[in-house]
Amino acid sequence: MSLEIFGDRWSLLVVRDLMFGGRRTFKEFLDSGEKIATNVLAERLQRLEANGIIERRRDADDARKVNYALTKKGITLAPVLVEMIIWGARHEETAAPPEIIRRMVADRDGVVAEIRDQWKKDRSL
Amino acid sequence: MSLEIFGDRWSLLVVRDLMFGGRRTFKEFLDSGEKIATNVLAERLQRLEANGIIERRRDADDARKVNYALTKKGITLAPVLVEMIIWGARHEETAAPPEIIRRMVADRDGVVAEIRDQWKKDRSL
DNA sequence: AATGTGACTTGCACTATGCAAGTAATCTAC
DNA sequence: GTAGATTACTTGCATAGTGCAAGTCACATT
Repeated sequence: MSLEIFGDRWSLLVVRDLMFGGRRTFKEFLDSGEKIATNVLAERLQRLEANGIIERRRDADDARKVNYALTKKGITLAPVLVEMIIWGARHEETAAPPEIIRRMVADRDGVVAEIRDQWKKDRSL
Repeated sequence: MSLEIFGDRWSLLVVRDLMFGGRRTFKEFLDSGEKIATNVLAERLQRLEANGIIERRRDADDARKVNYALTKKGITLAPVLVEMIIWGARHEETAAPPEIIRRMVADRDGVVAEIRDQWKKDRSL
């Protein structure tokens, strides 16, 4: 069940923010609401990369920046993430479930397919 | 996404062993292959109970024993677990995927429904 | 040239985990 | 009915992991 890879407090949050939250850079992950420490974030990004879930890309326009992206393997986590998000929305009181969550509940497979297509496009550039 | 509840190495394994592995007692969880420490298992069981995922039941026949069971809330984790197990089976080389995993892949919703019914029966006794 | 930014590292206190051993309440067998 | 297992935990302690503040270093901006 691969809990060696993401059996911790942060790894799946990083993947979620990458997959659904539009975050790409170290700084963007840091500002993701939950307060992950910089050293922990750095270590998680390395581990996710070592496990083939995400990949590092130096930014073409700004040499300081690094953009993270989902790998093919990472993209296949979409169904897992969707189920966890739905579960969390049902059982935690995180205010009213926002639009995307209602779409997940109504059309789980559609949302997963959309995510897959979006990232497939990214990977073919 | 509730990673405060099961964002660690062991909590989801306990739920999985309860849901799909037929484990019910402390000792059975201990002998589940992965080597969780007794103190950690005790703490995880308490936390899962505190979060309403599982419940403790003293055994009617043997006063030494405690049987753990999934609550309604715990049962709703089935889709999450199924997706994680499928993902793990695809991406880790855990020998040949056993029968249950092939059934999960072929008929995800059927397996989830089966688990739900099985536990619903348990809960109505 | 001076200041700012982005992506990390480093140091250190604190917390969680792993391991071995111990305990208390049953059961079971003789 | 008592000695020896069983079950479900606790406790103590060394080690590993985490959180926080500060620092580094390669660019970028002004």
